[in-house]
Amino acid sequence: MTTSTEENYLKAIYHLSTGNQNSVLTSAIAGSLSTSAASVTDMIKKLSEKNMVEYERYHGVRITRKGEKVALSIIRRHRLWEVFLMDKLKFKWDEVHDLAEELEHVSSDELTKRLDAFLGFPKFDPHGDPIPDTNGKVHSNGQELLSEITKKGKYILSGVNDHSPSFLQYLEKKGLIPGSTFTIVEMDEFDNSMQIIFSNKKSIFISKEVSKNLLVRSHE
Amino acid sequence: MTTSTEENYLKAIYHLSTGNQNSVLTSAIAGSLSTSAASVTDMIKKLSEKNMVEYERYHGVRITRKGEKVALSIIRRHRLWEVFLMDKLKFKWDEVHDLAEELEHVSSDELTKRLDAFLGFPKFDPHGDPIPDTNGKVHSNGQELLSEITKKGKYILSGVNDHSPSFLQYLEKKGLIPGSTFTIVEMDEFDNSMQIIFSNKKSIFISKEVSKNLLVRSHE
DNA sequence: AAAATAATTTAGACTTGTCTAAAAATTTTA
DNA sequence: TAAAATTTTTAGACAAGTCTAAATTATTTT
Ligand SMILES: [Mn+2]
Ligand SMILES: [Mn+2]
Ligand SMILES: [Mn+2]
Ligand SMILES: [Mn+2]
Repeated sequence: MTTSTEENYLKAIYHLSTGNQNSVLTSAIAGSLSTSAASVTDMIKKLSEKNMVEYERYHGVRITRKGEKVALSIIRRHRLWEVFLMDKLKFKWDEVHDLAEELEHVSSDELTKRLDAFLGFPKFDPHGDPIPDTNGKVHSNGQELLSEITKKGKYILSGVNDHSPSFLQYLEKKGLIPGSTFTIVEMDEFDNSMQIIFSNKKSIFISKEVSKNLLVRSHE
Repeated sequence: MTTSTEENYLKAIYHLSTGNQNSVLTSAIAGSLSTSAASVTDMIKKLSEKNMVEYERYHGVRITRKGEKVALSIIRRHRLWEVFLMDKLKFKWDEVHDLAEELEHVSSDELTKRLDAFLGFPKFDPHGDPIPDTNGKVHSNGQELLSEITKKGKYILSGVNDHSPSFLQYLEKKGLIPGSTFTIVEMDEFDNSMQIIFSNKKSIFISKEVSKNLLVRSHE
């Protein structure tokens, strides 16, 4: 039994956990959920009581396997609903996130299972993020931050890290959507900007600000 | 801005209102929502404050046009989701109601609109209940309670009034689903039971208990 | 038309989730 | 390493929604 508020906290803690194995700080959770540090402390105690996180006063939390399973099940639902909204209801990729934030809390594993089948067992959501499987396993797929790439060559855009509508609309205008292929032709050492070129010969510049929010895989 | 709790109260009041133009009593709402009379009084005051109902102390409430519009919009969503769950996700008709109770509170008119289009603008839900249109108009369709029918003859089952899984499973076992056609061949004056016969010659008895929860239209 | 019964409202309390302001602990700075 | 700055926790309060028990009001019975 988790409330949707608890689910949102667990999701935030899970996302802040991935990538670094340090504790997640109260202030980071507060920032991520746009809430006060005091509220976070209260909720952390509750989640700790339920063995969803390990809490050490003044030193943040670590999510437990139990908490992670809940988080991954919500993330699975979120991403499946995003696929539904985009593939079936024809929403644009910058419109699906907010609706999925509501739909993900409808609590039925049977619903999730049937939705998955109806959508044809998709592996990625409209933003290129992998959909955790029923057991909560995430098939991460050798994707790297474009900003970390050091070799020129052909890449395919596999996902984004910033899901805000304004960023997604910016990308779409530039021709950058998941699945887009391009070649890095120039990398600037000073400002970490790069020039890429699409198969249709169109060429654009990408700033560090943007490239650190783009996930790519090497192509061919 | 209505909370999902307010929405549930408005739905209950709306349903208790249709059919009789008397005020809806506190105890009726409490019974319908399985809550205490004291809680109902509290919420009624809040809805009255918001001009969703007209409240006269000790004499129940009447839903306003404003409150009715909210109720109908939730009922519209509820029934559309039921169609989705049955037609697309292949749930059975006795499984869709509880899930729809959750999905109906996802607040987006755009979502409702697109879901409607995706489903092919259905006019009735899996239980034969009419789906209110965007303007909150219900196209009620000359259906009568089977228990009120006095003429023998051919009828088509158009809906049910009891949505409980146990009742729906009972009906299905007997061959009674929306769209089923049958002929009333016998009506008993004493216990108000009737005998009906299907096109495949199978014949069954129906008690008053059951017939007062079945909606039918005359056929041919 | 009282008295008895039933329905409704009020009073007061509890839970969940939130906040601000003050206190305590940690980290940074000098 | 002691003072200053920052972060975190605690204390106390509030809103929404709920409950039980007591007080009101309405209805039914006699
Ligand atoms: Mn999303
Ligand atoms: Mn996504
Ligand atoms: Mn229903
Ligand atoms: Mn229905």
